[in-house]
Amino acid sequence: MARSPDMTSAELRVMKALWEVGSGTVADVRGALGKRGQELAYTTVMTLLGRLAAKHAVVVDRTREPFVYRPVHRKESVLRDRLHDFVREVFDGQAASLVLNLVDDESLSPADLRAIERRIAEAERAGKDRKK
Amino acid sequence: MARSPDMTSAELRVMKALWEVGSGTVADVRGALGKRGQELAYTTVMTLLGRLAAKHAVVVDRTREPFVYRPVHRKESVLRDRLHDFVREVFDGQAASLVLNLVDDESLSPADLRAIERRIAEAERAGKDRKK
DNA sequence: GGCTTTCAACTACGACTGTAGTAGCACTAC
DNA sequence: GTAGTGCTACTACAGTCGTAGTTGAAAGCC
Repeated sequence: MARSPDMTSAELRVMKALWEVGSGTVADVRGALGKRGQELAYTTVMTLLGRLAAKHAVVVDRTREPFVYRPVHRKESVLRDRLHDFVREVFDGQAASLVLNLVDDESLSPADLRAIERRIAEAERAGKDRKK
Repeated sequence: MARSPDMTSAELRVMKALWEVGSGTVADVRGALGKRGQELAYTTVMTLLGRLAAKHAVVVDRTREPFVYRPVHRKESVLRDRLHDFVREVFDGQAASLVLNLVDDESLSPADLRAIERRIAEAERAGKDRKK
């Protein structure tokens, strides 16, 4: 599971649009960006997809014109990698401290809190199983 | 509670060093950076502190030479602001999804998990109180 | 078959980043 | 009082980013 390449925020926005359409042309991606309220010139989207291709975050099918772009990594992997970088750089690797921040902050709804509790319970069960 | 200004990662590293010493001169900050294994030329630290001063992230006491730099915001506020930006930009505001990621990932030790559970319980209690 | 539209490739460009060097002043120790 | 030292101010510079224009080819319209 190769680490996904670093991306700037503009690049990440384009990736999100691409994930949304699964795979598509510049125009498709541009449309998806528009729906998210992130309008960009056609050529700008092309530039960004080009840069993403250069760093192997997307692959281009050139047999078909207009070219079709496809993400190389699943969204979940990329977000996870971004998250780990962030935890390391900003919270010095203290993931727990980050989570406590969010809990204190009311960034999480009561439903969110319950979902997290459930997931923690599962994780703890899994941990015990592994030890056995 | 004014939002803390945006900072690049190099600037944030300098801020962390400054928080560590409380307040201090370029040499102090440079020393703290060294202890964290982040050696930089004296002038580089100065440049970064200058940029931070320009965006009002630190204040400079020029009555005393060498100048003494002091953070304007508490570390907690700055990290919180960084965190919120990150949640918005990367996780589209879905803080819960970020937390679930971390739980699944074993980024959190069993002790971390328990601490989080406790904090969630408190938050839920506080939520009820507010409603009443 | 010339005009229009669609695309990809290439170029542009100012802002910002990370990193640091140089100039020049004030103080210190001979 | 001259030579180093510590420090700030100014300058530099290549790399990256965000955003987009221009060029040129192909493809379709009428």
